[in-house]
Amino acid sequence: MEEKFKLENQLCFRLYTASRLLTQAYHPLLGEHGLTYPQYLVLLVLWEKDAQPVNDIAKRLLLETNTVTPLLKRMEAEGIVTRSKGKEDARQMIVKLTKKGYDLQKKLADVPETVGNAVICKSVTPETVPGLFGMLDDIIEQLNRQ
Amino acid sequence: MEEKFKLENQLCFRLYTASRLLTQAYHPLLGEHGLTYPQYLVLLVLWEKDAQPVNDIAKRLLLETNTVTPLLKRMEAEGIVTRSKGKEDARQMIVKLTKKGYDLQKKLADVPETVGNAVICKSVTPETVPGLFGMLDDIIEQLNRQ
DNA sequence: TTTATTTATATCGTTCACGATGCAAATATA
DNA sequence: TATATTTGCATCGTGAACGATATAAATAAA
Repeated sequence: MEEKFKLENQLCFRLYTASRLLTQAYHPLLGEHGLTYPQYLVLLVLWEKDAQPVNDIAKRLLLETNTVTPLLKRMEAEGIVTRSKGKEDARQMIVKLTKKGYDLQKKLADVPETVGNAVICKSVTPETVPGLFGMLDDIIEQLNRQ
Repeated sequence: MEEKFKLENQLCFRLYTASRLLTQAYHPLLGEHGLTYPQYLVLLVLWEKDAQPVNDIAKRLLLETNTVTPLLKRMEAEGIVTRSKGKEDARQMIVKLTKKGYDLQKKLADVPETVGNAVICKSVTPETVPGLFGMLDDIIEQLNRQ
């Protein structure tokens, strides 16, 4: 049987595979600087706004704190961020960029374009990307409120 | 600085998040039957064609054998598949569905539609899905040959 | 002000992903 | 035929993801 079970008809398998392969494209570029892709995402969040509690970072990335906490500890061990108890709220752990973490932005300046170029193909161009973004955002929003 | 580093401008983060959230939507449906999402993918492959060597399954899912082997061993331990040395080529491990593995197809009959319905939203409808599939397939093909 | 509840983070266990490496069977080459 | 190379699979180590659970601080309720 069954069209519905064919791998070719699965949205999730496509998202899963595209995500893995695109993350792999980041790997050599980030690995050169001792970073993983999820760690790079944390840097994107902190570069936009430094000194955030764990929870804000996790919410921004739609991850749980039990995923983010160990990741941040590894980044702390690498000297990329510091983690310190919040002053007003002692439950919070405030994550801040170190100079090393801040300076990585310059060192990684070419990453977005390099990876961007690697994805460009027939149906994925500067013209079609906004439509793709819109559909993915809708999927994320839809799934995130269930 | 830097538009290029904004989370909102990242294709990879969208794919990564959409993939995670959609996989999470499978979780309760599959967990009921003791399955994980990657194990479900292996079942999709074997339901289409039973008795395949590890390598063929891995290639179909665009995964490495070092990911698939432990996964298959867990499925073997659960009595969902058997693994046996190939007759012509003794290096191969042929993976076959057990009756339990085969019968799971009936028990999971509602999964594709249930998950499919969970994703439907403004910009993702039966009309727009083919276009989305095409773009994701292009991305996968593009990244897979680099 | 006790007590209960919520909130922020962390710990633990299991299952992927995946790079690096190992090993044995099959195939190609000398 | 002996040797080298390739192929198929497995093992190992590390870093996510994530459900379940724990702990302490903050807030609400009694």
